[in-house]
Amino acid sequence: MGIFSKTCEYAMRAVFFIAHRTANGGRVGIKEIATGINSPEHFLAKILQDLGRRNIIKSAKGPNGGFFMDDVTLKRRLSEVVEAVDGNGLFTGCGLGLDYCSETDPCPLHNEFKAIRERIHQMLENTTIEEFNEDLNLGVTRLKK
Amino acid sequence: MGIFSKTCEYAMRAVFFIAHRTANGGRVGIKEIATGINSPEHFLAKILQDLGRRNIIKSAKGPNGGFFMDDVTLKRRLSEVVEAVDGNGLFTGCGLGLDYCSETDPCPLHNEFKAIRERIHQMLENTTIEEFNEDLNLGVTRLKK
DNA sequence: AACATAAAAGAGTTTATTGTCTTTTATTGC
DNA sequence: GCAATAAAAGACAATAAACTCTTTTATGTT
Repeated sequence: MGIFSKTCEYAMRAVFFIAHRTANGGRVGIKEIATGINSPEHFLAKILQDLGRRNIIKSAKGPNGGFFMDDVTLKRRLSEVVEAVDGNGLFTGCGLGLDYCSETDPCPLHNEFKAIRERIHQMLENTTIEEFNEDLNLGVTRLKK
Repeated sequence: MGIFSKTCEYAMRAVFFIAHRTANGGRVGIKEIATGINSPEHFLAKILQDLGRRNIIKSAKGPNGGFFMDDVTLKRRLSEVVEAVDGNGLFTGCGLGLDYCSETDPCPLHNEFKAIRERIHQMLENTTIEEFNEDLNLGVTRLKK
């Protein structure tokens, strides 16, 4: 695996996709999202339900329903998405998996890992969905070939 | 999970442990390693078999047998252990899990992730088992509380 | 040669992750 | 109120990761 779980990868791509598709109002359905980011539909549905409960995305049932973002959710940071799905083990855990490892009682690689973890955290912390969306709008990047 | 798989964590701890216990000759048995690094014995056995096949550690059967390191294996880098167990997905994969993502066709977070991945790789590349062992010998660090 | 030791190999089980399918609930428009 | 729509929820199924137990093979010692 990469750095994140598959679930977390889907979550990030989906959030970006929803932001991109609904920045100017409207909603987008689960089918379109799943196709758009290349993920299994029903599995993604579960993930989005969870993100909805945590107020990272918005959703509405019924006709004209679907997923969308509002001013609050657009301001969310990528770190919040990752933490919601994968927890904070990536930011806090010991590289060697040692329970005792801490600042005062460091494992052999503690300081090296600490620097890397902080770097990852920073990157995710500094990226808001909104910001990111601008790149997508500019066509600089995309979410699927 | 943290950055590495559990299997990989055990592998790293075990390699360090073996190096530490056999730097001045001798061998160490699977039971002692498992206890010493706090891992399930038989599961660790599998991992060590694999590391042996890949010539990252050495082993000998029979009485006075066990695991050990020689001049060659002591020079191995931590990156080789990680790659043997977790593959190179951590060093090469896309952060968002996109297949197309590459240098010429980067995903939204490509450059940020690239920097982090390179950092991780560098850290693991720059750490040889031998070097590491010196820290352990100095009592600066340990593998189990 | 026989025995004891210790890793290697094989064949599982358990748990977590990932993915699928069906039913229920809420909302909108008529 | 009724039908259509779309997410929420529940109940599984498949795969992979983590872990366990037993048997086999190699090697040193007597």
